Order: sequence, then C-alpha cells, then structure tokens
Amino acid sequence: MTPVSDRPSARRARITIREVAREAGVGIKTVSRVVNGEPNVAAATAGRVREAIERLQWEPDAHASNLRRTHTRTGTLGLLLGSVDNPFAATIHRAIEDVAIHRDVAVFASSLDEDPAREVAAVEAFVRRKVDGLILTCSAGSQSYLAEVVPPDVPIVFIDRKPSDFTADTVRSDNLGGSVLATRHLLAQGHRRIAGLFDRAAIWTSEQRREGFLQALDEYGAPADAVPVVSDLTTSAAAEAAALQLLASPDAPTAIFSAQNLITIGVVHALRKLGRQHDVAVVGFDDVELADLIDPGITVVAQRAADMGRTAADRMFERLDARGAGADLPPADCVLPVDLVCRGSGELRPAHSG
Amino acid sequence: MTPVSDRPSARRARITIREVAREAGVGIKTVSRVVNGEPNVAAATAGRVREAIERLQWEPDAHASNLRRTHTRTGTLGLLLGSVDNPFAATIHRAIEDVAIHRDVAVFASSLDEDPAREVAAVEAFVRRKVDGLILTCSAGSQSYLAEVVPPDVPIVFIDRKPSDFTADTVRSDNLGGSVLATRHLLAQGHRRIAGLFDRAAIWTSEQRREGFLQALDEYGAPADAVPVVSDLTTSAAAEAAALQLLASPDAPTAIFSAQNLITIGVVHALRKLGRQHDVAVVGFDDVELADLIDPGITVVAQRAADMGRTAADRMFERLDARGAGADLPPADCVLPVDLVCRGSGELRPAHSG
DNA sequence: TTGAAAGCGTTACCAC
DNA sequence: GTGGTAACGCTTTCAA
Repeated sequence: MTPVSDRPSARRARITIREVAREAGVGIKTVSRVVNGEPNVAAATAGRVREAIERLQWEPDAHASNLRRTHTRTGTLGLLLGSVDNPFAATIHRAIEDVAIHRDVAVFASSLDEDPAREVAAVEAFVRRKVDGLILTCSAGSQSYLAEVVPPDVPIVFIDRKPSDFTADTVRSDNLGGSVLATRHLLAQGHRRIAGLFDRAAIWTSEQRREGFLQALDEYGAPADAVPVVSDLTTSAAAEAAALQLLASPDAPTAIFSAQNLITIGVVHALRKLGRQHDVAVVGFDDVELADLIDPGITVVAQRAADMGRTAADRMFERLDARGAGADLPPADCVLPVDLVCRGSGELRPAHSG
Repeated sequence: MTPVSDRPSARRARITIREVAREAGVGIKTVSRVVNGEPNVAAATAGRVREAIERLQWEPDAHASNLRRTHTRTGTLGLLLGSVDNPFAATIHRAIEDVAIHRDVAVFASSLDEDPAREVAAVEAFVRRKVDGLILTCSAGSQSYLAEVVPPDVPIVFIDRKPSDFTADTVRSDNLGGSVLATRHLLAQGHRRIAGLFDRAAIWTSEQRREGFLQALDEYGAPADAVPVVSDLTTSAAAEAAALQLLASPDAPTAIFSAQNLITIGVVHALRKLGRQHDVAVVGFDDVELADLIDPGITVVAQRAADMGRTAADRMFERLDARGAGADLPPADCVLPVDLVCRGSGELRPAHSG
C-alpha cells in the first residue's frame, strides 16, 4: 500500500440524549417521547426538541435503546448460505435484501460451504448479535441444535432445503418434480441410456433430485443397469472427470442429467473436450450463466431464486409482525415451481436410436 | 404457504450475568473477569464460574457490554457493493468474509445500484448499527458526506473505485493500465477501427477505462474519427443495441473493446445475432462466467476480485489494530494488476486488413 | 483475590 | 404535558 496524504476533515463525535435535553431546555424523557413519536408532547416543545436534535446532529444509540426495550428489535436479519459468491445464493441474498430494506432491516450474510460445524458457529454468532430472525440454507446434518442455540422468540425460515430434526417455515423449489420433468424430457427425445450426476447424497436437494430422476426412469421402465448414477460430485472438475469416464465406456449414455450448477459446467467441459456437445444430450438442474450463448444452448430446469428469497423474507416479516401482535403462526412449507428452459442441449436425439 | 405441524421444542430463554454469579456463588464482577480473561481470579473460582456458565448456557449480551466499554468493537463490518448478486461483487464479498471470520467479525452487506442516495442511506444505517468499519464501492457522486456521517474512529476502506472529495484507503485494479493492455492487444492484431463501449461516464472505473482506451489508440496514432465511443451503457440490452447499430454502419468496427461485464455479454449477443462472432474481435474488461465455453472464447482483462477483497479486509483490520495500539496509519492507495486472458475472441484479425 | 457501587445511553413507570 | 428515577446487562472504579 502506498501512502497518499493526510486524513480528511475530522468527523462527528458522540453525543447523548442528555445534551439534547439540555440544549432544548427540556427533560430527558421528553426528548425520548419526541424521537419515539409518543403522545403527550406540546407541539412547541416538540419543535424545540427537534431543533436541538438537528443542531447537535444527534442520533439515538440503537443498542442502548434495545437494552431497556424488550419487544423492540435490532433491525437485523442473519442469512446463512452455501456461499455468498454462488450465483444462486447471491440472487436469493439480493431478493431478501430488497424486502428487508423496506423495513429498515440490515442483513448479515455468512457462507457455510456445506460444513455443519460452520453452520452452528454462524448461527451462534448471529444469535450473539441479537438478530431478529434467521434465514438459512442448512448444510447436511441435523438442525436439532437450533432448539438450544436459538432463543424461542427468534423466527427461523429455511430456504432451498428442508431441515432435519427441526420444524419451521421452509421455502424451497420442487426439486423432485423438476428432476422428473428433466428426465422425462430426455426420455421423450428417445433416450434410454441416461446418466445421472449428483452432488453429495447427504444434501437434501441432491437426494430429492436423485429420487426424481429414478422415479421418472421407473415410469418409463428404463432398465436399471442402463442408468449409471454418480454421486458425491462436489466440484465441476470432479463432474468433468466423471463425465469423461462415463462417455469412454462401451455402453456410454446418450444423455446426461446433471443435477446441479457446477456439475453441468463440468459436463459441458467434458463434452467439449471430446467434441461431442452436439451428440450427447444434457439437461441440468439450476440455471447456468450465459447458458444461451453456448452452442448448443444448455437446457436446464431453472429455479426461481429471486422468488424464493422474496417469499422467505416475506414469511419472516409476517412471522415477526404476528409475534408483535401476540399471535403465532403455524410452520409452513412453501414449494415453488421450477421451469424447464429448452435451449438445445436437451433436445438432441440419441445418435443411434432404436 | 401450507401449514405442516406444531412448533419445535421450546428454545432457550434469556439469562443474565447475575444468575450466573448466583449459581456460581460469586460476585457479578468475578463472572465478568472470567469471561473477559482478566487476571486476578483464583483457578478454583474461575472453574466454578465456567461450570455455572456451561450449566446455564449463558452467553454475554454483546450490546450491553459495548455500552459501557469504550474501546471495544461490535465485531461487525459494513460492506457496500454495487449489488450482492453481481459476480464480481460477490467474489469480493466472499473474500472479505473469509478474512473477517478469523476475527469473529460479522459482515453486513448492502447493494447500492449506483444510487448515491442509497449509498448515503446505507452508510447511515450501518453507522447507526455501530459497525467497526466500512468497506465500500462508492457510486457516482461525491463522498464528502462521509465526513459528517461517519464517526472519526470508524475506518473506511474504498474498494474497486476511488472516492471523490474524500481521502481514505483505496484498493482497486489498474483500470487504466488494463484498458491500455486490452486496446493494444487489439491493435497488435491489426485492428484500427476499434469501437469502445462504456458504462456511465460518472463512474470512476468507467472513466478510467475510457481514458486507457483512448490513450492506447493515441499511441498508435489511430485516427480519432475511426474510433466510435459509446458511453452510458448500463444494461446488457443497451450494449447489445449499441453494438448492433455500430456493426450496421458502413464503416463498422472490426473490433470492440467492451469495458464491463454486462456490456461484453450484450456485445456477444449482438455478434451472435449477426452470426459474426468469428469475424469481429472482442476484448472485455472484467471476466465473464463460462467465457471459455463460448465459441470463440471471450478474451478479457480479468480483475483479481478475491485479492481485492482480501487486501481491503486486511487493510481494515490493520487500521483497526493500529488504532487499538493508539497509532494511526496514513491513507494508502493500493493498485492491483489485471490479467489479460486470451481465449480467442481477442485474437481474431480484421477481415479485410489493409 | 474479590465484590459493591457507579455508570454506559436509552426507555418504562409513576408522580407532579 | 412533563420530568424524576429505576431499570436494562454489562464494565469500570475502587474499596475491602
């Protein structure tokens, strides 16, 4: 780092409600009444207080307020995601932020990298910071720890994945239905030897997608031994290697269902390396950036990520509002539809069909 | 939302230091000493206190602690970005989080959408929440407001863009040099009619890139009227339209320098629509997802986004640590190199070179 | 080595 | 209408 010059003009120092009260010539409580919009303050008095506040550039200390106040919130939400730099998660993040900002609520975000230990640590860190609520994409493993770590008045909304050993609001895509859709689409093109590439089996969505895949194949009575299934593909490099191996075998698949973002990218890389991208059909789960610029375009089952974020945030505030009114809502399970987006790769027919 | 079942087992209620003290049979202050690792506590006493804490599952209230403590931090950072779902910003976000987590610091993130009013509002919201520091990608407009809005003891580190009317640490890419590099690369392929497509001129990086572009052209003595420059392209759709128009003109450019992510995507769409992607060279600023899977691969000047985030976070903590030690660092300007990544589109030669 | 009391900046309660 | 005074959960000061 290269030094450049001196610090800018000095910035504002700290100032309390007491000084504002003195400046306005009123009691401390009257200032409090004015800033909180409480009744029983003469208009003239309120005016003087507001002037004093303006003059002194005072802003109430939220932390001190919340100390005494019980039913007041900190105006913060904790968001736990696979990783903030995953495009799917980032879209969810943005949608949640857009809902939260209308409520003057700030959002903490934390990346979990599918690590259960990190999940617990992140939840604890947010609870320590007194977030009003938690929205979380849980990693593999049990969520039973939440019962002892999260105070009963802090709502939890799960997003993208259903929790284990814990019941709460959940907002997620129709992973099973989407996978059935994708697989049927390949079957409808005449494919029978379809390979399925999946993420870690312990991840809820991964399991759902695998189930949908097998279910659709079963519908068509596709022979089970003609259906290579590879699981635990956690990187696009691993997916690429798996695809290369599958395609090198004597009874190579004529189509591939890649059940996740990174896996799809690995598969496309593999096909390209072999020059077979116009030869082997691909349908991916999760949309892929610039999928329409690739040749052939990649056919995917796209999730409504922004909808998911918005819905989860709405639900969070609904619940928070309900509690404010003394009510309590029953946990809900919201399943969002997915969309089959045909771009070419999924419409390729088997080379030697018959 | 569909109701599913009852609430999970009741979660932990609130518990204070006083109850821990009673449980351990010690004074309140002794508990405080133990949790803060202060000296002068008998090992046996400390043991009993720790047991009581464990038994009661007590966690100190950070907000209450910080009320009395003056030099202690809240353990939070405010991060202001163009948008959390922009891949470049998301990479920065993740890198910052990775540094912060080692310090037990949580990160608030906020999207600005290039809106100066939103920038001010977001900074104020974070200051109100008593963040320890602010890392920000400023939008167009002046940053002079920071002097009156941010307390003098809250460090500010600018990332990606240099601020206006304000001096503080800055971490950014060599936008000018990178643009010179990109443009020279096109010139070296024999191109002379090179179009430059840019974002809003008021954005610092955009201006820098434009300057680099023109500077490189000037070096080669390229005729100024042969250099169409389009600015204020804020969406990929706008960039696509601009490219289509340029390419339809009688003296269409043989190469395009697209000075930003979304602009590059728009340009590639336009070329594809015209079927001229193997005909017109393109070099983009900012890397593009899957740029290697497109045909031809997109040549770009890539920024080291993760490095930027890490460097900014490191600098923030350096400054925070220095202040803790009573020292003060001079503001620094850190410029990170960029990398020309050749993938094909930038190596195309002009169709009728002469 | 320990703890009682004062204080941090605000809101709640209750008298004026 | 208004303003003391206690209280929030913790740290700091200081006396024991």
